Amino acid sequence: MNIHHKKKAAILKALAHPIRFCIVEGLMAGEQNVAAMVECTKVPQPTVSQHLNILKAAGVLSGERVGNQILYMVCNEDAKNVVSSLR
Amino acid sequence: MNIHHKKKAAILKALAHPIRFCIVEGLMAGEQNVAAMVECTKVPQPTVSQHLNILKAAGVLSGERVGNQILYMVCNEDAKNVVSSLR
DNA sequence: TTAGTATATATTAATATACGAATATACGAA
DNA sequence: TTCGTATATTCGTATATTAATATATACTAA
Repeated sequence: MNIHHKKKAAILKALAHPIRFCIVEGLMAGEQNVAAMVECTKVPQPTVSQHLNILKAAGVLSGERVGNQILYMVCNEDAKNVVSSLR
Repeated sequence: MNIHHKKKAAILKALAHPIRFCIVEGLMAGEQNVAAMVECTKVPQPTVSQHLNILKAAGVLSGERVGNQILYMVCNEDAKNVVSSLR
């Protein structure tokens, strides 16, 4: 077990929750604001926000403010590959 | 968020630990006994055994006893795809 | 400035996970 | 049956995760 395993496991850990997987899968088709994720996941906005924090901290997502909303996108190739591999 | 997300997240969760990722990656090349995993991961045998249980419960691995030892192999296509996508 | 919308943070309680130590079980050989 | 090797289980404790509620912040428009 080495640093490689730790890094890859950390990405998997970020994706290994139904809500977060749903969020990232939704973002694979293009960037979205938080309201779209609330609609898609059916969980309260603060819950989505907490999961977004986890995904951001893992380097899976990045967000860009546009006016009064924030658009998120997947910025990690490993994460994209993982989600794609689970179609 | 639906059953699909839960199933995929469950597989990711099983893989989302450095020791378990290391074990599964090691098994991608062919079946192995527990001693080989202990050697590869550098963690105590009971710890490997506990992680093997988690992987078996998630349907990622299956084991076959051959005499004195048990040979494990990856039996889940999703898991194989995930690990392959993280090379 | 105020009001309204979008998003983030803090707190808390319940639950789950991790891992070491000790022990138990399964099998083959003698 | 006994011994030695391979693997599994149990238990205790520390730590992490989850999700709900309440509250706060950032921005736009009027």
